[in-house]
Amino acid sequence: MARLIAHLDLDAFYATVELQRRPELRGLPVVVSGSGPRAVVTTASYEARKFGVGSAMPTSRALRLCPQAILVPPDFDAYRAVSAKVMALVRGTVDLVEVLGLDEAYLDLSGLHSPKAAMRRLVTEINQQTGMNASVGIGPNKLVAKVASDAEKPRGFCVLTREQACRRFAGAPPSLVPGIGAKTAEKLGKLGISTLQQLAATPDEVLAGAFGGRQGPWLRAAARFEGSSHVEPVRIAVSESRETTFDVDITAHAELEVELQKLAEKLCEGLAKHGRTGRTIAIKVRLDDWTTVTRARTVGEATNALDVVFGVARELLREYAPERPVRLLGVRMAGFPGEPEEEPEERGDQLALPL
DNA sequence: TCTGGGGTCCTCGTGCGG
DNA sequence: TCTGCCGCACGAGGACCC
Repeated sequence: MARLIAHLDLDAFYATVELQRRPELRGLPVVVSGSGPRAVVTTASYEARKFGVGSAMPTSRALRLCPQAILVPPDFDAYRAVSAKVMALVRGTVDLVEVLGLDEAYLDLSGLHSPKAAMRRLVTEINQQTGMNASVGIGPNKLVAKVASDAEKPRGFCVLTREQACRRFAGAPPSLVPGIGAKTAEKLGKLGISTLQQLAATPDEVLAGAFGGRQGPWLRAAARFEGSSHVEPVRIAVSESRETTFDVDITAHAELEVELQKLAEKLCEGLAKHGRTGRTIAIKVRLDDWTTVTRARTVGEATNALDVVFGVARELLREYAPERPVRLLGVRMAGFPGEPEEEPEERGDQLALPL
């Protein structure tokens, strides 16, 4: 059966929550960001975006672009609360929902009687009950739905068939497709491929030669807007981590171990809260020259005990013994036991993101 | 321009047991 | 007993996403 998928995306979500809590900031360039010297922008209101401010940009640069920007520290508890309300409304309309992060979800509309009308009602309901604005894309698979929801933001409502998506975005850069980032786009550029139309017309063998047997064919299929329509309601976490970037790089190993212990404590608290134990303990170290090193060790029994986690993490750090100043330190737990095997059936026509 | 935090998934290399 | 092959698990790095 042909499926119909929607992608629902809340517009400038964190910034909108902040504007709702502080209406006096409406119409002003609001930037949600930490305040440290190495902070980056979490999200920016549309007023701030007019100045070129965008997500993941160093806050120092955002302030140069828009000196009058109003910095607001992120409050994830508040965002989670609003997100929960929105997702409850979504689940009131559609049974099969795949939530991604706090501000977006895929919805399987296949069983709905009049799906477009239902989605318009849902958007209105979300706005009336939470004050959030949403953009919606609808298509035969998740890729078309996602790109369609991005196409007319904010408050967009865009319905496309696969063929319409191919025509509409033929001249768009490959990076329009989620999963094609800066590195892949650059590599494609070197092959003379700068549009989705060109990518779609490139033989699999050429792409496989440059990108490998999996990613190559995936790239061409994505450029043709062929993608999965499998909405997965439950996502099982495969790892949990805590990391921190220091305001000032740390050189002394003793000081690093103090920071490592704090991170291990936070991680173990989180693991206990989620009822998780794992076998693979890893550290992540980013040096002042931005090189990032990870070291991992698998222990015999799954655990979330602080003495084990910190003990192994400290051993890994001592063995690595960074020779340059450290700007970031992290601890990660993976290898959670008892995860059910994914059933391979019914996935033949579907394409999972390789990245 | 000077780059967060928390994740997922892929690729490749290596060691090991059958 | 040695060697090669294969599959698997693990470890490391990297690209990407929100």
